[in-house]
Amino acid sequence: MGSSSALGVLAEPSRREILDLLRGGEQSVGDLVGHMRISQPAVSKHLRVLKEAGLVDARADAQRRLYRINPGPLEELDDWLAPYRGFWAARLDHLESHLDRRRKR
Amino acid sequence: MGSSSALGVLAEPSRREILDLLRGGEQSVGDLVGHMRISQPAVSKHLRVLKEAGLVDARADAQRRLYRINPGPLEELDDWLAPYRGFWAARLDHLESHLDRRRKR
DNA sequence: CAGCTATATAACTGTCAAGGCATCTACGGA
DNA sequence: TCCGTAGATGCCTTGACAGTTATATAGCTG
Repeated sequence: MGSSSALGVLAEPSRREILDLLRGGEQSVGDLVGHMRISQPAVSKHLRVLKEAGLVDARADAQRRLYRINPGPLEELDDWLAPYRGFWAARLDHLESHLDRRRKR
Repeated sequence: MGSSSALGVLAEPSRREILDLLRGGEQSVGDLVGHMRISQPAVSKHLRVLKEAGLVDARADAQRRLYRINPGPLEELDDWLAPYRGFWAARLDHLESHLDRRRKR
């Protein structure tokens, strides 16, 4: 159960969208639904998958459930990526334009 | 067509296995098949997907096709991950054990 | 308690993709 | 040219999974 599982979970665009939304901080299910085009049950199911993969945590606030990012699996994904970094790090000819791109964020 | 596509492609364990094998350098299809438990056609199909996603390149050598890693999409995945890095970078209490883990490779 | 709100679960359906086997194509050697 | 090898492609079956609607559960409010 390495970063592998996280990759499978993140393959779903809706789940990446949820994570993106959660980058702004804790959100209730209803908040998330309001920003997405799928039904509330669909969002709930994605949240379940994300939670089982450890990518989000939830806490209860009355009837609402507030979800937030749990970075652990993303960190593992970062580790998985590590051995590949050398493949582009060595390509210095591309490095500069890459840094340019990142600087623009 | 951002890192999204790469994530979908990498969700497949067999495809990650192929990439791992290719980290050792160029490999023919037969070489790859020899290290995996799926049939030759299955490997060929995965290679096609990987190639269409730009994750590998191929060159011909007589009847053989030699495949190798193309890091571009992985770099994009790295970029996708960037906005999330702050989530664990700030958790200094976990940093040390994380470094321990990495040191053991 | 009655009723409302917020979320989760159930049951069902349609789509898609991975894997296998059989076959086709390309190249090289005798 | 004929055969063997390497790989790709076609077809088929099967399983996983996203999405929907309907319903269940939990907590708040009057």
